[in-house]
Amino acid sequence: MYRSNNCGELRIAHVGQEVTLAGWVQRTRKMGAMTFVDLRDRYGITQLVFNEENKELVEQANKLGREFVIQATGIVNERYSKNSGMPTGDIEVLVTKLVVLNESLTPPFTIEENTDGGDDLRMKYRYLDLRRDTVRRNMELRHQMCLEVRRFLDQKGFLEVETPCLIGSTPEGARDFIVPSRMNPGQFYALPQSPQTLKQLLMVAGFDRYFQIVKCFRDEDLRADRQPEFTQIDCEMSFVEQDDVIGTFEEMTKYLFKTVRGVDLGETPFLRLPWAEAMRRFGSDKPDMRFGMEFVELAETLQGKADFAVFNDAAYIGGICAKGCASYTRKQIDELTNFVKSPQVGASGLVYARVEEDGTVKSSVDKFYSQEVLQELKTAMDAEAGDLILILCGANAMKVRKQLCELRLLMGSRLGLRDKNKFALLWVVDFPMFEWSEEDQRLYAMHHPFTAPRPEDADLIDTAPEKMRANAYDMVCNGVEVGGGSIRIFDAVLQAKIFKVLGFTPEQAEAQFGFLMNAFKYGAPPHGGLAYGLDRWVSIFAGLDSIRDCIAFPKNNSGRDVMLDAPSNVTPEQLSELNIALNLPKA
RNA sequence: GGUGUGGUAGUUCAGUUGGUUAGAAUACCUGCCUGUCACGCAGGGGGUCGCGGGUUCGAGUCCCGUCCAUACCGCCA
Repeated sequence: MYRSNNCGELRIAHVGQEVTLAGWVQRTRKMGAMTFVDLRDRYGITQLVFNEENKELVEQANKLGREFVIQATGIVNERYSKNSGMPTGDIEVLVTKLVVLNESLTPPFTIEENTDGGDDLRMKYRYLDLRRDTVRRNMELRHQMCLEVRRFLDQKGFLEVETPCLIGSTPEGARDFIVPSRMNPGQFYALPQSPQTLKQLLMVAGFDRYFQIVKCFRDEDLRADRQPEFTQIDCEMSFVEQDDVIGTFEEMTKYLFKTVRGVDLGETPFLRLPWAEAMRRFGSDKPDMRFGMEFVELAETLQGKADFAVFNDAAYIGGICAKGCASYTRKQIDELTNFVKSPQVGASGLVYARVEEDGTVKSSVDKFYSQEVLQELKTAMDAEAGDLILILCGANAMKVRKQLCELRLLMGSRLGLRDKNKFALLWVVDFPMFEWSEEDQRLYAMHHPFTAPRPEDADLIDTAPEKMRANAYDMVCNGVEVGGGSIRIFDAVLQAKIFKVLGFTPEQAEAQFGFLMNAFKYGAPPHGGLAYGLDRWVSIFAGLDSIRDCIAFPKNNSGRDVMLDAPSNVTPEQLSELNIALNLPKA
């Protein structure tokens, strides 16, 4: 037996007991004739004491280095001076026997809450990084999240079914990771971007309520909140309409907030915001609703009121009202201007108007507009003394809204309105079915090609498909899309029409999705579902800026695992066996 | 594919207008210290300034290229 107790559980009640602990040396403090050692494991830290009663032991202890793995036997003592900062701070273990189980090199960064290691180094030595409380707690949170998901869905009658990782490639959507097949020369599997079609086949199979906590793969560029492999909580239900799916997963969301995060979201249903309204009021299909600062359309207020071409020629003029920001200095305004004009936002300029203490409005367009018009602006913006009105405009309403959205989020952050401990959940519904691609001169499915239209829009498929709205829904939390889903098409005829709109010939549709359309000919039930992004969800619960810290072994920005040094080259023999020849550009 | 930021001691960073032997903190090593808990004190070792080229009497510093990291845009049905 290596240990009788762990390093986090000993308390004053254990005083007098002989215990054996095992763990890692966090730190040693040598005081001459006596030495203290902080011993750490998953559960906590316990102080070991070595003193003059056994000089040999003190000498042994003085040879311990950081992260040595040791086993210590001794008697639990009450401390002379207690440390209220740690759970085991009332006791210590007076060591009578010390065994070094394994030595350690000096770690390249400190294994502490606030490590001195940079991200790169932490990833290279992730197994050391995972020893840190903060990272380990994220993994524990993730575990608890999965546990509660399974508990909830099991209780609701959902069946967890594993679907394969080696499936076929479909060119729609994200790039696939592909895997060569040795036994089928020249042919490739693809890793699933999501088990979408497979779970629909499970519905045809009559599985009724399915879920899976499942890895998905997309070969696209990474971001702080995007990894090439990520985990979905993937769900599908039969004989349901939108309200049934939304109701079930709203309940699950509240359950998870309560059990995992200890937050009561209350009984009221989440807001359901139609996509068009979300775009109009917030310029985003995933608005951060922790704060207001809604867009106000100002064309009526400002156009034709002065000889100011910037506004008069604009297709869209929108403003937001930043409460209490009238005191912004010229420098601060310039910062905002530079922000909106930066390449990632792309606005051509920023118009601002301060509401002074006496109620007059002082703006950057004073030489064009009379105080009378500016007062109308103040009224339209519902602005008060001390507020700052920020206005963007342009020829493309959708683009300006997106720019204004960025500005709104920035101002929300600056005003401290995006509290990580506050949660604003909503459903965004009624997405357009299709999105026009200028580049490819064709329609693309906004969600995916299996999404059903809203029933009242179904007839538009033959006349005006671009006007169809989808029977789809996204769950948004604090400006992050945490999940999304839809009611699916279960009628082979409608599915064929959708493929046609998407520019597939019947032959192409058959080649790529024949298995699904064929299955639909054998009694497919009405069905729908949704998928949550587990990593994003855990990072919201943990208050993280990046999903990497809730993934045990994440990839870096270039899609590399710097610890494993993957991806890597393979031997010519391996390539030969797969009938693959490399065709790399000359260096 | 693009834009911004960064790369200097094991680590996190500073390094002025281009100028003597490149610094600090921390970590590490040695010694002292019986109540520490970020222990303290004294001393010590530790550098291909990412890499390549250029300008210059002289480059960590300026220029060009390149690699790596990171945030974002494109992309992510």
